[in-house]
Amino acid sequence: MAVDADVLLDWFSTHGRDLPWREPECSAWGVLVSEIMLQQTPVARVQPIWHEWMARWPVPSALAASSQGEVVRAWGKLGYPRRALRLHEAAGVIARDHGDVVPSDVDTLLALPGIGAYTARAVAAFAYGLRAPVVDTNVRRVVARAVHGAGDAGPASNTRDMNDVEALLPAEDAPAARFSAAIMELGALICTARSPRCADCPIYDECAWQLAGKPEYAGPAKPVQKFAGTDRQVRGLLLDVLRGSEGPVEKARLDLVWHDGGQRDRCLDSLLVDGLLEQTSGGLFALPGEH
DNA sequence: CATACGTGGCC
DNA sequence: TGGCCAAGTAT
Repeated sequence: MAVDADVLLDWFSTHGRDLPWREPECSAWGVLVSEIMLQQTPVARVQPIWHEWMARWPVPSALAASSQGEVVRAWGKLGYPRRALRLHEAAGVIARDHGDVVPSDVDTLLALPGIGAYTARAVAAFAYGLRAPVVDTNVRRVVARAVHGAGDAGPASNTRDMNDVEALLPAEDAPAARFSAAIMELGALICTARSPRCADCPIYDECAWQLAGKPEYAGPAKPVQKFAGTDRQVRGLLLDVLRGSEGPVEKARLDLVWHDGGQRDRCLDSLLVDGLLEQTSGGLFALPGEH
C-alpha cells in the first residue's frame, strides 16, 4: 500500500496545523466559508478574513440578510470575487430551503452555487465527518507521486482522481474524514509542488515516486496563467476602486485605472454582467445594492 | 476538455 | 525579474 493510513494519521496528529476551521467547535457554516475562501487562495490570506466573517455572519441567514455589495466589500482582496456572490446566494438557499443548516449530503451540496466536486466532499468530510473522496490539487499531487510514481499530477480527471482516492480511504466515516484532511495536509506541508521535503515525509519508505528514483514529471506542461495586462487584472483594478469608495463613483473615476479604453469598457461591462457592479439611475457605478 | 476568473508571495 | 503556485468552479 502506497499510503499507509495509520502512519499518515499519526503524522497528522502531531504535525497538522491548528487552523481555526479545524477546531471541533467550528460550525459546518464555518467550514463551508473556509472552503470557498480557500479555493485558489492561500491559507495565510484567508485566515483574517474568515475570522471577520465568522464574527459578522455566524450563520448562513446572517450573510443572506446583507447586501451583495457588503459581501463583495468584505471579501476584500481574496481574489475571484464571484466566489463571494455565489456564497451569498448559497447562504440564501441554505437559510430558506435547509433551515439555516449547511447540508451534509454531497448531492445537495453540489446543487448550491459555487460548490463543486471538491468543496461538496470537503464539507461532507470536514464538517460532518463523512467518508468521501476529497480531491484537491494537494491530494492529486500526493497520489501522483506516492501511488503512481510520477513527478507530479497530470491534467485533472475528476472520475479517475476520485477513484484513486476512494481506494485509499479507510472504510469507516470518521477515520476516512480525518484521512482526507491528513493527505491534503501532507501535500500542503511536505509533498509540495516545488522542493518537496521528502526527508520529513512519513510515507517516504512506501512512496512509489521515491522508490522509482524521483523521475521528473513527464506529462504535458501546465498552461501558465498570465495576469499582467489581462482582463482579470483590469477587472480587479476596476472593482478595487469601488471597494475603496464609500458609495457610487463616476465613470471618469474608473477611466483612470487603465489606459486602454476598449479593454476597460469591456471589463466594466463584464463586471455588470457578473453582478459585481451595478449602474445607478444617475449613471454612476456602485457595488450591487449599494445605491 | 480548455479557458476565464484575482491577488500576492516566493525563488 | 518573471514564471510558478495557492483547499476550484462554471461554462
